[in-house]
Amino acid sequence: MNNPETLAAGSAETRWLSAEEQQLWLELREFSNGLSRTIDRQLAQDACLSGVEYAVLAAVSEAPPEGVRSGDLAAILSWDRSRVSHLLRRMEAKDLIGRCAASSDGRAQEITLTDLGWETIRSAAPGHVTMVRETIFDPLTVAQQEQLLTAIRCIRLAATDRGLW
Amino acid sequence: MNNPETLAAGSAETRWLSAEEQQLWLELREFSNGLSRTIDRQLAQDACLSGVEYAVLAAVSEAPPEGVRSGDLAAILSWDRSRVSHLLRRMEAKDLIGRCAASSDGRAQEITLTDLGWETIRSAAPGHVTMVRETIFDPLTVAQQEQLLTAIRCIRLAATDRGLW
DNA sequence: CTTGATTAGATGACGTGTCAACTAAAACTT
DNA sequence: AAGTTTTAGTTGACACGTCATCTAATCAAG
Repeated sequence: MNNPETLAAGSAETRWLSAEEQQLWLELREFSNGLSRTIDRQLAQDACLSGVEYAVLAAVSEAPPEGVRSGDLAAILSWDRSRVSHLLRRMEAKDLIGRCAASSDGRAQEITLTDLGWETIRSAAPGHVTMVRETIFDPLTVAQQEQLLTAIRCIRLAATDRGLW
Repeated sequence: MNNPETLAAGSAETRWLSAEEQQLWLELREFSNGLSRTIDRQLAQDACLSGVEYAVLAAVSEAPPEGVRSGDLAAILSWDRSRVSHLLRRMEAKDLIGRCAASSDGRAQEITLTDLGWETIRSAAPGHVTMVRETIFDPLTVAQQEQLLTAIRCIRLAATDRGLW
């Protein structure tokens, strides 16, 4: 991938990746891919829930009892508005969340957990947290955890500064 | 998320995440999400190409001239067989790749790049590599890059050892 | 040689994410 | 107050990933 030998006919100014850099880049992409797939599988098996559904249930469960607005949910999760909207529609159909018009703003929706939603996340959370701990934290020393956090923060900060991400 | 206060009614054995751990976990998920979104956007804008299409073009471009078999491609990319199959169908419709029956095995397909495929990845590669470098490598010191690689390898090794991932 | 198991790959259904376009309610402007 | 602009949220089209299922070719016993 990104091989200058076959691809770089004359674009001398491009700073191609070294062998070590390619290793890190490959590892990062596989990590990114595999992480979400592992999460999804664990939740699907143990709780009949997708990773994104869990994320929404968890976010709403931490909101004040009157509910969260859909847009705030999008901000909390760093998701697109329409992504939230599509998912909420599906989750409402499964009776995991409820929506009612906000009193203060005629456009807004207040999202709350249904009884089934509460029951679902209560029973899913322990297994999910255990899986996260075993997958991410147990294999690393505390120092490594700190290094990882620092590195990722550097990357994300630089990206947001450039308006990307 | 994963809040013991509201969720842990009686499951005392679960090792919930500390505040620091929650930070790392949040950062990891946003990283994983944001990385692929940033890649996809850059490629869509500059080369009218999705991230997965680029990955396939790059992998096939490094294969021997007679082509790669679809299953080998899946192994190289660590992807599902059917994921590769679906994507190849779409890419063949766009005339980015070609497939012809393998001589040795009547079931197999030899995948090659079309002229348009070669042209596409040749013109897309410099911009893509530049974006990867600016996003991932420039914000980090070399020491940080090594720490990041080590940490991710630990996580992935532990996961594959447990049959996950 | 034939039967059963394995392998390569394709396919359909479904949930999902993204983009652009849309509706309707607020907020702002004059 | 009337018209304009923002804002909240929805919708439809499309690309994508996953799972289960399917077909056809190869391989392994017998």
